[in-house]
Amino acid sequence: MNDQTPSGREIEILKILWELGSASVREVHERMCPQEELAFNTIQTLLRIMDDKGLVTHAVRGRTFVYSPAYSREQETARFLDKVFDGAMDQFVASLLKSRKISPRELRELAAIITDARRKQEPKSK
Amino acid sequence: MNDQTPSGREIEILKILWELGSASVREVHERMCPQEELAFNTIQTLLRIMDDKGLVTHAVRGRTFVYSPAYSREQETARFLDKVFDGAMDQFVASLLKSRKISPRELRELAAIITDARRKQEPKSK
DNA sequence: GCAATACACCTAATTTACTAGGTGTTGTCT
DNA sequence: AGACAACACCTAGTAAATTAGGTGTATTGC
Repeated sequence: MNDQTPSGREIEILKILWELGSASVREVHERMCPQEELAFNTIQTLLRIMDDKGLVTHAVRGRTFVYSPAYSREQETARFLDKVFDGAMDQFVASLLKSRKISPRELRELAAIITDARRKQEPKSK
Repeated sequence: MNDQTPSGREIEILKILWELGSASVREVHERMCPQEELAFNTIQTLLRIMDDKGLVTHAVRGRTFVYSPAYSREQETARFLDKVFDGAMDQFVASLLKSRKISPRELRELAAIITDARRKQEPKSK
């Protein structure tokens, strides 16, 4: 399982589940469609299909299904990296920086993230 | 124009065009399907649809159409960033680093890219 | 108990993606 | 000129994504 790739709508639903950890159809629907843009049944069908695909799992709470993500943001990021950049991370980040205006604060944060990762990777060098 | 989002196959074709700059149907086909995995006509149809969508443009060279990309890697990256991370670049990069094993060399390159971007952004300091 | 509610489950319609065959035109080779 | 190749253009089928209505059952409020 977990071998399917999520479609656009499915990503939207996954985002809710990533945020909430797990949620019922109703909870996903309310969070995603506060103005009733999509019918409850539409979300329910989507979640059932995603369950079939292995993108989510469900547990039963009383009479309702509680869905949890079985596909992570990291998996989606890795998939994108391979699909669009053939895994070339440096090109990817370069493209990222070109893709829109970056604030100095963001750049500082990015630098911090990288520095942190390097420190964790090589604890030998001071 | 240029308001449509490319599908999976369309990304594959765009990758060829990003690499070659521009190409005829035949060139794309040969590069993409060396073992004739897809028919020439399939690629031709895809390119026509992408032209309709505004993802590519075409010029006429003799009797053949030469297609050029009208959608960049950067646009695709930006789209992904918004779609999956609501534009939160720091989370995105953090996810990226978690998404697979990163070599020290890659990390060094990433750090260099960021440093470079920061230098360009603030030429005043030092 | 009866009505309203909240679900899961079933069904299906529409749209978009993907794939490729056929037709006709034009240019090339003999 | 006649055969052949390369190409755009047209057509169409299957598959996947997207959307939502209807049905039946269990729970809850009166």
